[in-house]
Amino acid sequence: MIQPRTFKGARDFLPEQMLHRERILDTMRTVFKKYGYAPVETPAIEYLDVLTGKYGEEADRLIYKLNYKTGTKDEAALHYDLTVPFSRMVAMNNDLAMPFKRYQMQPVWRADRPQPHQGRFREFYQCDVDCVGSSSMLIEAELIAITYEVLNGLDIPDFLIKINNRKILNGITQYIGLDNNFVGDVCVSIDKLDKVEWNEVAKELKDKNIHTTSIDKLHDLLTQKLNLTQLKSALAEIEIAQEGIAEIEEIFYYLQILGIPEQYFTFDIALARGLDYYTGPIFETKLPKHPHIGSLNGGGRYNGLIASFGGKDLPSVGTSLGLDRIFTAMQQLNLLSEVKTSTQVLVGNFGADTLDASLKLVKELRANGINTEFYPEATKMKKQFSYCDKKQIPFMAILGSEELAQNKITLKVMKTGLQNLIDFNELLEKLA
RNA sequence: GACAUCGUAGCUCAGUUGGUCAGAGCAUCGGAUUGUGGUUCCGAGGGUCGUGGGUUCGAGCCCCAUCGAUGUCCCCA
Repeated sequence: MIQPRTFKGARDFLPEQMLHRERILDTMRTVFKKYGYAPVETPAIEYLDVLTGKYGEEADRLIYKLNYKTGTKDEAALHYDLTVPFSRMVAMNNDLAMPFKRYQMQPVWRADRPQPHQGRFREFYQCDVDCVGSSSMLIEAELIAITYEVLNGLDIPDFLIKINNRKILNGITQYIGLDNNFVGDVCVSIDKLDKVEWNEVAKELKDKNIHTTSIDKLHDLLTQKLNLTQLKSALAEIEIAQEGIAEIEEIFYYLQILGIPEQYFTFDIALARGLDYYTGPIFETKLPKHPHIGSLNGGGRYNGLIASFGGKDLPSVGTSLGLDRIFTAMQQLNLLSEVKTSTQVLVGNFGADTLDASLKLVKELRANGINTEFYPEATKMKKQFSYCDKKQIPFMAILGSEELAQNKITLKVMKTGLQNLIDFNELLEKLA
C-alpha cells in the first residue's frame, strides 16, 4: 500500500478553507483592477537559466530544479517567484503599451524548510502587482495604497507597511567606507539589530573582514536611532543616500494625499530584503503584534531586471501579497468565521410524486441567482435535515405532497428552527 | 543548512517502575413506530502503538538506526 500524504510543505485545502482563500483572492483582484492593473499568467515551469542569478546566492539554492534532462539545455525549474518570469515576459513583448500594469496570482515553489505556524510553505500563492515603464514614485505610493486597501478590506488589524530604500543602504555602506560589494553584509547586520546584541553583529562583520573603523562608524550611525530628517543630515555628503531619502519623502507625501492613515506605514532603516534585484524603494508588511508570522507582503523597485534579459532597460516596481501568509494570519487572529458552503438553500427530495415540481423549483431558484442544492436521494427527512445542518446551509425548502397540493413551499430557517408555508414569490424575498 | 522537542484510531490524548496494553472523548456511519436537523440514548467501523533492527521469557513503554512532525535561527510571501 502507498501511504497517502501531501508533499512536504504543500497542502490540500478543503471547502471551508477554500471559501476563505477565494474571498481573499477576490478582494485582491477587485482592488488590483480598481487601480487599473490587468491580469497575466506565466508558466509554472521555466528554463533554469531564466531563473538563476537573479535572486542572489541564498535564494538561488531554494529554486526547485526539476530532475529532468539535467545537464542539458532543457534544464527546467519551477518558478521561484512571479517577478522574474514577468520580467522575462516583458522582455519578449516589445509592443506593450507603457506604462504596463499587471497583476498575477499563481503558486510559486521554494525548496525551503516549511514552518506552517509562521506561514512558511514550499508551495504558496504570490499575488503580484507590478508596473513597468515608469520611474515615478507615484507608482510606489500606488502599490502601498493597494497593499493598505487589500489588508484593510480584509479587516486585518494593526499591520505595518515598512518602507526603506536600497539607495539609503548603499549610501550607508559608502558612508562607513566600504564599496558596494559589502551592501549585503551591512544589510544583514542592520536587519539583525533589533533581535541581536550589537556585539554579535560586530563580530559577524569582523569575521567578514570588515575593518573596525567601518564597524564603529556603522555603530555610531545606528545607535542614534535617527528619523528620516536626521538621517538626511547625517548622510549629507553621500549623494546616493540623499537621492534615496528624497524618494521616500516623495512617497510619503503622496501617501498622505491619497489618505493612507499614518499608523499603517513607516520608514524603517532596518528593512533590507534579501533579493538581489531591488534597486530603489523597498517595502514589506508585518504584524508587529504577531512577529512570528512572516511578512504578509514584500516588494520594491527593480530597475535593470528586464534589461538583464536583453530587453529595453525599463524601470519597474512591484509588490507581492502572500495569500498563504494572509490566510495564516487570519486563521491565527480568528478572523475567519466558520463557513462550510456557499449554498443558500437546500431543496428536499420527497420522491417520485414531487420530483418534477421540486426540480422546477430548483431551476427557478437558480435562475433567480440563488445558490441552490437539491438532495439527490429520496431518503428520510431526518437525514436530509442533518445534511443541511452539517453543511450549515441557512435554509431548507420543502416541496412534498402537502405543499404541492396547495401550490406552496415550506421554508425552514435552520438557525431558529421556525418554518412557514409560503408561495414562490415570498420564498424569493426571504432568500434574497 | 544548524540546534531543540516529539511521534498510540480522522482529531485531542490515557496507557503508572517493561507482564490482558491496545483504551477514552470528539468526529464519522447506522438505529431509537412511517414529513423535520443542531440536545439525549444505543450500536458499529477504524490503530501490526511512525518504520527497521536489538535487549528480554515478554516492549507502546528500554537501546540503536531511520523516516516524519513541531519549534527557534537564517532567509523569505
